[in-house]
Amino acid sequence: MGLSERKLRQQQELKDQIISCSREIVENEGWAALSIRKIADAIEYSVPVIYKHFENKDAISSYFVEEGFDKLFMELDQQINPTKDVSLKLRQLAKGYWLFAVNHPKHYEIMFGLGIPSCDRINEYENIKKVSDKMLNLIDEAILASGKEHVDRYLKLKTLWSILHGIVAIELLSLNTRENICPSAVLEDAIDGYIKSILV
Amino acid sequence: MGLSERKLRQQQELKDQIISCSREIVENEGWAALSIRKIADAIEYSVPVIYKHFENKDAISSYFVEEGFDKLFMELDQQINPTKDVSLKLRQLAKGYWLFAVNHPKHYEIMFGLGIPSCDRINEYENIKKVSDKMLNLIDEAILASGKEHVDRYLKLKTLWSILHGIVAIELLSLNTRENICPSAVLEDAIDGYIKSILV
DNA sequence: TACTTTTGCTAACACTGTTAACAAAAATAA
DNA sequence: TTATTTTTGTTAACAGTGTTAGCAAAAGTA
Repeated sequence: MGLSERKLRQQQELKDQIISCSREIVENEGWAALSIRKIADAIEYSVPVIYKHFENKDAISSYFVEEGFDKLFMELDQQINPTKDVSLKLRQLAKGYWLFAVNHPKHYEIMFGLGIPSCDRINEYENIKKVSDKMLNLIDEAILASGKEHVDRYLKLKTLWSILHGIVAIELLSLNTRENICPSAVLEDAIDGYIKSILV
Repeated sequence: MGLSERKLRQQQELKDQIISCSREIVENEGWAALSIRKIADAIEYSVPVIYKHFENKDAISSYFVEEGFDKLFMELDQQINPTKDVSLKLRQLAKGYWLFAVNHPKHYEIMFGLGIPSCDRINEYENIKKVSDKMLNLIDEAILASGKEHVDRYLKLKTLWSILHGIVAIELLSLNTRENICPSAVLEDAIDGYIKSILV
C-alpha cells in the first residue's frame, strides 16, 4: 500500500536537508560551486539519492527561484504601507525590491541571472505572478490618480520592472560594494523619473 | 632569435581561427556549449594548442567582451547625430544600445550576463570607458541645457545605464520574442522618464 | 518463513578545464 | 652536412561535472 507516515516524514526531512545543504554551499561558495556530489557528501548519502528528490540539478535551482519570488513578494508586502499615497508606495515598492536583492543576492542571481537558463523559463514560475500583481495594483492606482486612463498598465509594469532590475543588476551584482545597503541614489533617481512619467 | 614573419602570421591566423570557431559555436549553440575540446576539433588541432593562444577559457570569453564593448561603442556612434538637440540624441543613444543588444545578443549575454563571472571584472575592460564617456558627453550636454549644474553626472550615468540594461535584460533575454526589433515601447517609456528627470 | 518492494550503493558513461611528459618537426650552430 | 637546440603539437592523465544502469541489502508484506 501507500508509504507509511513515518517514511513520508523521513523523505521530506531528507529533501529539506538537500535544500538546506544546497543553500549553505551557494551562500558560501556561489552557484558555480554547487554540485550534486557536494550535496551528496553534505547529506551523507550517495549521489543517486539526490535524484529521488529532484529530477535533476536544474530542479534544485528552480526551487530557489520559486522561494526567491516568494521572499520578494513578502518583502514588497512588508515595505508598502497601504494607507500612504501612491507616489510614496511606489517608492516603498522600489525600496522593498532593492532590500530583497541586497539581502538575498544569491536568490536574485539565480532568479534573474540571465546567465543562460533561468530567464527563458521565467514565465513557468508560479510566485512571479504574485509579485507582478502587486506591482500592477500600484500602477493602476497611479494611473487612476493621474487621470490618464489611456496609459497601458502592462507597459508601465514592464518599464518599472526593467528599471528596478537594471539598477540591481548594475549596482549590486557588478560592483560588489556592500556598503550602501540602503536604497541607492540611483534607485531614487530612476524611480523619480518613473513616477513623473505617470503622475506628471 | 625572434620568430620569423611567416610564423607570426601563421600564429595569428590560428588565433583568428580559434576566435571564429568559438564565435560560430556560441552563435549556434550558446555559451554553455562552448568547450575547449569543441574548439580544438573545429580548428583540427589538439587541445593544448588552444592554451598557446589563450591563457584559459575565460580569456576567450573576455575577448568577446572586449569586442562587444567596441561594437557597442560603434553602434552608439552611428546612431547619434551630433547636430540634433540633446533630448533626441539621448533617444538615439538608447536606440543604439537597444540595437546592439538585439543584433548581438550573445555578446550582450557575456558582457553583462552576470551569470557569475563577467560583471565582477567589468572594470577591467578597456573599451567600456569609451562607451561610458560617450554617455557622459550627452549627460553633460543635457545638464548644461537644463541649467541644473548641481546634478551629479555620474549618478545620471549610472541611472541611464541601469535603465538601458534593465530593459534589455528583461525584454530581450527573458522573452525570446525577436519580433519587435525596433526600439521597444518600454525603452521609449523609460527614456522619457529619464530625460524628464534631467531636463524638466 | 518466503516473497516483494523499497532503499541506497558502486561503478560506469560522457562530458568539462587544465597540464605534465614526450615525440616529431623545424630552425640554428658547428 | 651533421649535431644541437628550439619550437610545435601530441597523447594521456588528473580532477572535476551531471546522470543513470545494475545490483545488494534492508524493510515491509503475505
